Amino acid sequence: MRDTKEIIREKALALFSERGIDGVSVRDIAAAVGMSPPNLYAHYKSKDALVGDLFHAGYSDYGRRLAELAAGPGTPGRRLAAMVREICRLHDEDTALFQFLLLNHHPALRGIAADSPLNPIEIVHRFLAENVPLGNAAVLAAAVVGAVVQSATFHHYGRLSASLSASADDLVALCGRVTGLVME
Amino acid sequence: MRDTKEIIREKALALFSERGIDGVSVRDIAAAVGMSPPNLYAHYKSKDALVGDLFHAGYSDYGRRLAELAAGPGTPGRRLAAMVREICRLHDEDTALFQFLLLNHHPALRGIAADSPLNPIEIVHRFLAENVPLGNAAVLAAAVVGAVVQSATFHHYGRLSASLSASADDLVALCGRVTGLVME
DNA sequence: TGTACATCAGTGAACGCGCGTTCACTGATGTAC
DNA sequence: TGTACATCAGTGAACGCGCGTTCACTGATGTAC
Repeated sequence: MRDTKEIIREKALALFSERGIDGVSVRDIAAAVGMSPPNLYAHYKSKDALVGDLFHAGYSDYGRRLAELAAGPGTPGRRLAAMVREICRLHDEDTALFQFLLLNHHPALRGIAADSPLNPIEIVHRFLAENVPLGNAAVLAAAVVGAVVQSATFHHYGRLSASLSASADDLVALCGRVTGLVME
Repeated sequence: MRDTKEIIREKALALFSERGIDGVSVRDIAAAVGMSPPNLYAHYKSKDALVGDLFHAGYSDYGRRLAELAAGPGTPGRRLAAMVREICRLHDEDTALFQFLLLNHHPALRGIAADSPLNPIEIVHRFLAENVPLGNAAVLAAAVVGAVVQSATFHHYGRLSASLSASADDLVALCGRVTGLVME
């Protein structure tokens, strides 16, 4: 049988991304896992600790993947394309995690995001600042990140159907036009 | 003296955009306005009604402004540029409202947004579908909306300083590259 | 002008409820002799 | 093998708290005669 802690994380993530952090009670999570509420406290010190752990772990994973691709081989264009495709893939692989990490504006997460040494937004920002001479790097980063994140939002609201990966070619082409990089 | 209802809306909006809807209690709003909590119910039927009213009114205003500009004179490029600049202006004029409308993913607002006949996202989406032959209109809309919204998020987190209007020229140029329209 | 009444924004106290969390306890499993 | 004990995931009941909301009431203002 799978690790209990892993099941808690999975169920909590699904609930949080569906109804928001404040919309999910400790009792809800326990019910989804199939245990009594107090027993959650054998695994996590508090609801906040669970939320923080999920966010920190997910954010760091995303950041690590992006940092690897940003530092990888090939032209800047090819690397940016790889980053965009990877984000689309991560979204499709675990949509609940993506939504929790990037569509969640819960005040408690703001601090965590800023603290993370592997903040994905920071990594994209730096990559563009180093590799695209054109225009303001922050606005460029907003455009690249915004295109992907907003596509995920559209996907969530049914405005974009199917998977995000199905739109990956479009997004890559679009990032090429925005940055002026040859995406190959 | 200003209309009490107007003061409630202003204070509630400021609190909601700062701490999120669930992070603000009826008592908090009443304290900010300078009245007792029960008296709020003389002006709004419930907290939900207040939230719904703020969202609906704001969303419709944004949609109306965009619809006017989308249907205005000039080339598609000029009209898109005007829309982008107007959103930047609206952001700077009332940042709390912008954040409440566009950075808020509270589940309760999803239904309201979809119902709105003047949904700003829908208007941008349709405008691009009609005026840009290039690529998938939904992804294009995600890119244009995403660039502006993510810039506002960056602004909120301090990654982009000053006003959004200060970045408007950059955003307009960027939308030109994305859509292939001549922004003039 | 004085009096009686209607109106209405506003209040203090209290309501029931669901929340996160704690506590004393259980029951199954592993281990030492 | 049998017995005594340690460990530990898990539980039912209850805690205090802040929430949205209701209720009976107040006090100032306007109006009719």
